[in-house]
Amino acid sequence: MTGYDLKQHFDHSIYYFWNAKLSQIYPTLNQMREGGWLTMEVDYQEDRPNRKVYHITEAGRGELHRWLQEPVDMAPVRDAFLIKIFFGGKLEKEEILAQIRRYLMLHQEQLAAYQEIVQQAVQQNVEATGMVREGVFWGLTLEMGIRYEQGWIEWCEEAIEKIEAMDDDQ
Amino acid sequence: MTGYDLKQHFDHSIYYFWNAKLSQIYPTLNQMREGGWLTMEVDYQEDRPNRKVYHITEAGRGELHRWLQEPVDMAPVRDAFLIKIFFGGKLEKEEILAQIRRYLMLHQEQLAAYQEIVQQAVQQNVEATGMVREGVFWGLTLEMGIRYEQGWIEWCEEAIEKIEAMDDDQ
DNA sequence: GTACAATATATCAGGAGTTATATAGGTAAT
DNA sequence: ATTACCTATATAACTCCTGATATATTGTAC
Repeated sequence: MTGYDLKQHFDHSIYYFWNAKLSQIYPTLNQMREGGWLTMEVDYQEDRPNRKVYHITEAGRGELHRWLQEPVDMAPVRDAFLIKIFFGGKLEKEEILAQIRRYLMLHQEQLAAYQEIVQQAVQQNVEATGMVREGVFWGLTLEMGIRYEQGWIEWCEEAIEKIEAMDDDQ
Repeated sequence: MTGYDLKQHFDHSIYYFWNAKLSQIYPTLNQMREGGWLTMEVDYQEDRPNRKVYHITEAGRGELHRWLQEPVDMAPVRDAFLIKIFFGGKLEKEEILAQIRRYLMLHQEQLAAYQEIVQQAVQQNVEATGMVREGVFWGLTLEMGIRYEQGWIEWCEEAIEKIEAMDDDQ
């Protein structure tokens, strides 16, 4: 694939848990080629920029397998929204409620997007071919996404109730 | 506070959703002072390095309030573990199970740590003083942490079951 | 038929954050 | 007494990632 092709795949599969911009992908492909994990061939084109097509090498496959097995630490959470909640006492009740209602809406939209993907997948893949090995893992990542969004939605709803129930002079 | 003091507060309160190293805190304090959000006074000490004590200015308080009200986008998820799941088809069943079991354990430990904080808080604060306004918001962030860890734990348990139930030749 | 968006290819400057390094006294354990 | 860790202060080098910019063609809307 070319860097551009890769970006398309990023955006249509792992986008929701790992994204990258083209300005990161291009130099990274170069580094991986220098490291021997990829080869590059130029597909010369008239009338438009040449395509730099990358192929994985045996060393690249080996490194991928090694990396997949390597233990991972928990991904650190880094969420500015939670800082705003933490300092919620510095805002008026309505100001903090506005923040939470907005965040609730964003996560509802995200959940709907995931559920849309599930529906499409059920129609296109599962009915026809059954869930093959690769599909199971793809489905697991999507389930985590749904669970994550549902968690946020429930938290937001409970938080709104609690804050609404607060004495105004508290 | 000094940069060092701030680091202690980071580590003992918002650590689980926003962390910073001293090497980020010190230059940031400088930038904030240059921007007029902080003042700095030197507390001269003999026999050990002087303490640079920072105080928030009125402009700083204003900026904090402005920032707290400013809408936030959803924090992007960036979790290498989910990439490993996504490419789980490239690993042996036992290899991928080992990954998930390890991640389950990490999140169980994290949940236990949060629940420990809750217990301490119940004993120290709530019984004595009742949950005052600030404490409500602090509690909400902790609840989100607990919900998040529980979500991961449930997902891991279900994922392990599903993968164990897979045909080996699938 | 013309303007605008999308496709397709990148590079460069800079910000945010981490790791490594430096220094030096105080405290607790063995 | 010595080791090891904790308090306390930073700076420098580097990595990762984003945002801005450049270029040229193809498809679409008005």
